[in-house]
Amino acid sequence: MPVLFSFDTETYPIQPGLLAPPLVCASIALEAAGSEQLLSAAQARAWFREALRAPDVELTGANLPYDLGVMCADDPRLVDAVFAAAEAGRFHDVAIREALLDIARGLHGVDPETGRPLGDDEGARYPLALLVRRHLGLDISADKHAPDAWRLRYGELDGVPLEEWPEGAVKYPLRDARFTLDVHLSQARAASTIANGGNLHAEGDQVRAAIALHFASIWGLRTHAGRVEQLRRRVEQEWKANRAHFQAAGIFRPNGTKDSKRLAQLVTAAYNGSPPVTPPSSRFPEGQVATDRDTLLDSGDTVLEELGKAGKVDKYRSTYLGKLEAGTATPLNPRFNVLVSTTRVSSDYQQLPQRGGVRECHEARPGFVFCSVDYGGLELRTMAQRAIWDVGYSRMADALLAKEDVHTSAAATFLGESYDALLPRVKAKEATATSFRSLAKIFNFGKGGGLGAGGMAYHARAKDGVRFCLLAKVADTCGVERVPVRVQGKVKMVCAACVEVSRRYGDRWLDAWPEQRALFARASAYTRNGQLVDVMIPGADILRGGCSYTQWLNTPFQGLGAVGAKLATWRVSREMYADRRSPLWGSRLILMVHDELVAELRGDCPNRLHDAAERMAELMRQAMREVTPDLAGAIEAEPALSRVLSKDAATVRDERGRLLVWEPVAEKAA
DNA sequence: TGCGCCGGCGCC
DNA sequence: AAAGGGCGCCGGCGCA
Repeated sequence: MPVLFSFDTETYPIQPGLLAPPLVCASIALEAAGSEQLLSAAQARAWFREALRAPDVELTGANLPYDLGVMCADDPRLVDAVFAAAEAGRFHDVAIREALLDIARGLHGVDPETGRPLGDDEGARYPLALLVRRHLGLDISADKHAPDAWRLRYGELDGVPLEEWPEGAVKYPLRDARFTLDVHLSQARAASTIANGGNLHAEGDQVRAAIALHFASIWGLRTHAGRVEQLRRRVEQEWKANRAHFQAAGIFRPNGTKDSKRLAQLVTAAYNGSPPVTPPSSRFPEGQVATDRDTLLDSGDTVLEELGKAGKVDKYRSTYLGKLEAGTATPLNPRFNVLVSTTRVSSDYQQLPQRGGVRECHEARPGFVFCSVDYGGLELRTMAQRAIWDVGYSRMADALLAKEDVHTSAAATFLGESYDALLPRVKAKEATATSFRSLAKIFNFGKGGGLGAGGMAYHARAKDGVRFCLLAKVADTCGVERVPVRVQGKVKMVCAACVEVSRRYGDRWLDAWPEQRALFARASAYTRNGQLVDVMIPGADILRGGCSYTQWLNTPFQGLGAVGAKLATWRVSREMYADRRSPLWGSRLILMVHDELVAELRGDCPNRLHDAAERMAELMRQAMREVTPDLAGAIEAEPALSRVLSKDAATVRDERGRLLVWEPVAEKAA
């Protein structure tokens, strides 16, 4: 029987660029009451080393990857043993456990007491205080003065003998070690009453991914001062020009802030008193006047249309510039939430704009080269695998395995032609062939999630500027007749011909991939009359409870991709940190963006760099083949090397097939 | 003044 | 019958 300890470190405060600050003390607890112990830094080092050495010892913690990061920074010789223990499944985390339980119950992200979304306490979705309230019925967030007060001040006690510590400083870590262990045990009891054992069998995989991602956070990424400055100048200039322009219309106040109420009035007037509105909420039962870009662009009012076109610089200025500037001094530490309801990872660093120069501000450290590897068409593959498991076959899988271009395949069905007949026409860039391939691509990526005809037409127009009726050549004038369409509760006016095209080819899309027709039918049957239903995320066998129609369709293929990507994340990270024989050793993971891993690879030797990049891609392909076994022959992932982050970075090889570092075109010319 | 809600928008 | 899913961040606004 394994022996389970809770383990919690106290440290100097976290600072920008320092996510693993110096250790001050640690606390541990066993199941027996009174077993809590406070350990000095020296005692903690010794205890932790011995705990790693004992194969029957398991550790649980509240955000344990943080404590592991602290211990590894304190003594890098422990890194190998930490990764080995994680591989053996000896680490636990009460926040991850709670997320798994909640996902099974369909309660993830919701406070069951209030029914409201959970707050965000220091980035932890499940702070210990919440778990203590749920499992132990104690409110520890209320006593502001009591032990917590020491939480951020342990640096002051560094080097002070434990006997001389004030009572509060001793109590706080002992209390948390006790609570953490008690919560862990309570979760184990709760799991036995929840469907699928509360998903706890998946804890090890999630903890391993969490460790890999937290270590990536600790390493962080740097920005280039010159390029950030350039971006700042450009954005400020454009922002000032916009502000001056729209101030005249009263949309901005003299102090530079936006007058949203005034904007709503202008929109209302432009729409002759009946503007598009937002979905009803408790505070606004009638909804509010919509002011999104599409509403502005369609308003027929010159100033509002200009405002709709102007939007982006605000976001750059408020969201990115400050962070990019901070990154020139200390590494930026992205934050990762390892487990959201579909099993995907979320992060504050997954939304870098593709265009506009924000990505390009990030530069690899001296001696390192960025390596980005993303899976090609990942969710098409997981969607196909899901269909095979759920309905027994998948034409999409057949096409992918036959190395067909599946967008051309679907377009062939749209046009009533054979794939072999259409492919040469696509390659020759014949107009009808390419426009129907574009149409098919939008359906391939959107329709499987359960998007309706109106929603498809709206999203294609809003996101990609695509108008279905023009694409399919059924009308010359788009938008003359418009019909209301509900999109995420919001009423949008969309071109009637586009919706008609969407309906027609949506049905043809189901002819192209008949397994989807079967899946749609099941989704409808299961969720009739708004009934919520459980769905299994295949591969990891994680149950998501309480799903709607679209969630039932979406979750399995989105989740399956996440499961494979997390497995890859762990394996890549493990070789980087703990496998001296791997070409990846000494390189560092930087980011995970759903179907993409970004790393800083050691760049001192070209041969080694090539080997590292190829190894990273191979580990990723291998992991995904394991979770999509029937698509194993169709998994694609190729490395791209670059000095700066860029959406344009591509795989470049020399005549012998060795990887080269991609160079942006503009810099080549310079 | 602080906080929570809300709309809007970035990404996959 | 119809139904995009998943996130995180920011500014404005209204309430306490």
